[in-house]
Amino acid sequence: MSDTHTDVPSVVSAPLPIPVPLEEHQACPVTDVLRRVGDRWSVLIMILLGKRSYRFNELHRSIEGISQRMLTRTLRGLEHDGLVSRTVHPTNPPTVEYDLTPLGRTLLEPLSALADWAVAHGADIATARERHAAP
Amino acid sequence: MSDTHTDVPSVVSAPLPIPVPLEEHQACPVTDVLRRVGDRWSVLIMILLGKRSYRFNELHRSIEGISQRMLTRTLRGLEHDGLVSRTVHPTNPPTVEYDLTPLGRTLLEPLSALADWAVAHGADIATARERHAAP
DNA sequence: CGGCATCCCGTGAGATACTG
DNA sequence: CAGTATCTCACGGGATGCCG
Repeated sequence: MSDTHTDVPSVVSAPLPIPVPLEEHQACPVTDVLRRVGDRWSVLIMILLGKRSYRFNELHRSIEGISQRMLTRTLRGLEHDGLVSRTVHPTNPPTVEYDLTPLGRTLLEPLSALADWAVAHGADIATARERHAAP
Repeated sequence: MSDTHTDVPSVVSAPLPIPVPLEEHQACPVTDVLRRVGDRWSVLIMILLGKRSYRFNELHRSIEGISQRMLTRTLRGLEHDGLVSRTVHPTNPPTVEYDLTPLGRTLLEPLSALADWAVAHGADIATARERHAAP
């Protein structure tokens, strides 16, 4: 199916107005999602939440190197976009539960395709980089 | 096939060492690709080059709002990772042709899946954002 | 426990000017 | 035409400390 002829599907093959308007590029939902997904922690957090729900400090302990600040900010960002839900249980002390929303769950699929690609071709990229670093 | 039960495939569902080691996260090819794809111009350029080859200033004119500097840097970055090829034709004045490499072409597929998701769910995200902005 | 406020720094990215 | 060189600034992101 994926042979020598690489068929490029759907929206990326859709005709673009040339020159690509600045306005359109910035407003594009694709650009939007790419920026979300391109930050340092969002995807990792989504992957963890894809397995089960987590509490705040539980996430904090589960991700080496993330600061509280960035964990908060990233979770807020994901929540803001409707990808993650935040549930406060009025216990004492309070417990806060984070989950993937159904929307967030659907994002994991195309994300997974990209991740698979990365794993499959990571060596190719590494090779290309070394070739470029050659004297 | 994709019904109520969202099945999460492949690497994103693979078991992770908890806590996720900082080292591992930074070295991960997925992280790598996400950052590449998460910058402002890479994907747009790849989409254009997916349709046909372009010359430098032709790209520059085709993308409203990009600076020469960023066009150069982004192209160099893509070339560095083996996603784009740069061919200099020794004419006078020199013409330089940019193309997607076969590797770059394969990346267009999972990228397309993500783009499709973004287009399909852009409204949901917008709604979630408005809900959060509500008084 | 689950945060927010503050300070600080590296880098992504634009503007402008110059070159083979 | 196809870039390189500077300067500059905004912003992502880390460290630290305080709070309900």
